[in-house]
Amino acid sequence: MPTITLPDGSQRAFDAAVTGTAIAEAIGPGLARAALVMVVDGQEQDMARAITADAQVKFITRKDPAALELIRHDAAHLMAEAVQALYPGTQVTIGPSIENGFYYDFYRNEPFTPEDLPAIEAKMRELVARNETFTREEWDRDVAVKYFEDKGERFKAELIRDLPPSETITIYRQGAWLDLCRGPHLRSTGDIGTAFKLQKTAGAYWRGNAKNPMLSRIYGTAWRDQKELDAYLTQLEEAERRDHRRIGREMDLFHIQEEAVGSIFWHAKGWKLYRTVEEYIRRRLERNGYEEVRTPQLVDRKLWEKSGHWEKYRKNMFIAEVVEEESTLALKPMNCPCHVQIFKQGLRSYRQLPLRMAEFGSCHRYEPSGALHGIMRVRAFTQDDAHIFCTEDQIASETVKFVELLESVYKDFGFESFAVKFSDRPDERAGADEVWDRAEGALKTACEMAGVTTTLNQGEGAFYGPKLEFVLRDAIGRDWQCGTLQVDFVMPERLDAEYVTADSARARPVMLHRAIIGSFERFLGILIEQYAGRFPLWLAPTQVVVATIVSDADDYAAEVATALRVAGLTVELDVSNQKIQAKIRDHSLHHVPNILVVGRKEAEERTVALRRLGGAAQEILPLQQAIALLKAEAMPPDLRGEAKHGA
RNA sequence: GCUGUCAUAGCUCAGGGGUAGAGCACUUCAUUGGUAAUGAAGAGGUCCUGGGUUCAAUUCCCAGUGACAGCACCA
Repeated sequence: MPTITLPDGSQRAFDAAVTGTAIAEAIGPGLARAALVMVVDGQEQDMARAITADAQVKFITRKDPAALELIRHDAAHLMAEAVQALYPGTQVTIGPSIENGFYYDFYRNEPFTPEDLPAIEAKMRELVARNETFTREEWDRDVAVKYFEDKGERFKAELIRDLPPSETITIYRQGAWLDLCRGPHLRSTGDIGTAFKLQKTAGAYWRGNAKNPMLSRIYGTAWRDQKELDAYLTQLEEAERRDHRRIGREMDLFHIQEEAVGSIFWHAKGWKLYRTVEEYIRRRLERNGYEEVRTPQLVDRKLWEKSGHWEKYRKNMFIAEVVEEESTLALKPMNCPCHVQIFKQGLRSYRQLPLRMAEFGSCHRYEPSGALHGIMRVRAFTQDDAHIFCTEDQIASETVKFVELLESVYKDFGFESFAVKFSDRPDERAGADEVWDRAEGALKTACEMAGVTTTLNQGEGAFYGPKLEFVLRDAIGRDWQCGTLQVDFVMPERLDAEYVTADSARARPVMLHRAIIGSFERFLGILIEQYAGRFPLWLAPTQVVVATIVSDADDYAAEVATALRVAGLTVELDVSNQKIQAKIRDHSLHHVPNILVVGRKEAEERTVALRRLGGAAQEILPLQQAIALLKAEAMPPDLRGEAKHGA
């Protein structure tokens, strides 16, 4: 005699166990048609499942955003059936729904290629049209294992064998095809709809382990209706237009070539952008109590052996040897051991802590070739690195200060939101468990004090300590770690850093490794995509172009350009033999934020016609006024308040 | 690193066993014009590198390098 409570609080009593389908029908035919899955006491279940006890029930319809995940999950099953129908002998493995779509990993001697996709997609549409009901069955574990093994599905059999003993083995049928699945599923294949598209093929390791066989993965995207699918595909195209590699070339910011894989050739304009960011960060650090240092590029392997990097990261380091000497040097892959060397010069007092030591540290790491990506993932990079030497008691307050600074910096660059991950101890690590307990505890407390919400990234900490990762998202939806804060009790111990305490004893400082933008290379890549090349004035590599209408205005235009340069703006002069329309178009395509147009009239009246990027209107201003206006607009955000106060 | 795809002018790309094309960009000439393309002419290629097959290879085959996508990696 279950009583069902609906979201509006109303209740319905049934004489016997009742299925979701029956409840929906009892409420009304409209809901019966629309309900895809029910939620029983917070748990999603198939419509056909019977409810035996009192429960809170609601229904998920196509309008519900939760339907997306169901559609994608089912689309993955559908694709697996289609693939096995078209390519007998292909083994199935797993196929989850993911952000924006789904994938399925298959095992097959011949990997799938993009040419295979249209046939598979066509088959899927055929299966949707067939509208097969999804039916759920509970199987005995041994029966299930034997069934899949007999079919030659060794990956599936392995999955079932590895399921925890408490887990009920459920199988879903769709027509003649079946798969192991936890569910729930839509009512039938027809519910999936037709707003899906297979996108690409790729390799992926079985169970995500590089030692396992390579599977063939097919990615697809699926939506509730065609409109959503079209919008998503349009968004993908937009993302491609924003790609920093494309914009970097078009705006003449940088290039990479075969002779220096993973290193950036910064062109004048890109370097201007880089310097603007560097100068900004330098000001922020100096005003937040950091001192800047500079340490060697090439350091003897002995130091890396002491720090532990040699043992763990030897394969990822660039080594330099000299004919004249026995020594082996390594290009530094990180700055912290060098900073400890500075800390160790002379006796340090507790009065000096926290000591915040910053460096725009240029590092080299041999990254696997497949990891390289434009300027986002490179082998030679520069960090806005700093190490805070402090006492254990100071960890929390230093973390809070750091997070405040980081938030303010991200905001100045136009990032209002970012994700924070908490990475705890990895399997392979240095330091005793007791030390890790303290480090993780201190970081957790600090996060609470700073009001930071984190998601746990289990086992992903650095080998010397737990860390926070601050993640920004690029235009293509990929997440990039930029900021970081790592608590380290190990490095000071290994490299023997110490300070004199208030009672004249010796103690180990704690080191906080921290970066806000992370690597300049990566951060600039994200900035380029964030703004699609249309930077705010303070960051724009070319802030103003002075363009002439007639050659009679050339002298005046040169005078205007010089005056702007004296005011500190980055200016280009365009006196080329082109019509003004062509000049406007050219500079607009290169995302120049301001064009000052000068013709005979302006030259005579000592004015300029200011044209904003993307705007149609012009504004005629006296030269001095235009300069003052642009100069104020080009002020970096951290200096704006001061300007107002007359500083 | 692994799997797959790709590599032709500065860029975007077409082509194809018989010494290579378009558009844009570039140079020159004419044009001096008022807010997203003035016109004409010209120059520009080791068709990624090495090997093989062939009378002949940029094209077909093999290897390497690099790029791209995903996976793995990311102190």
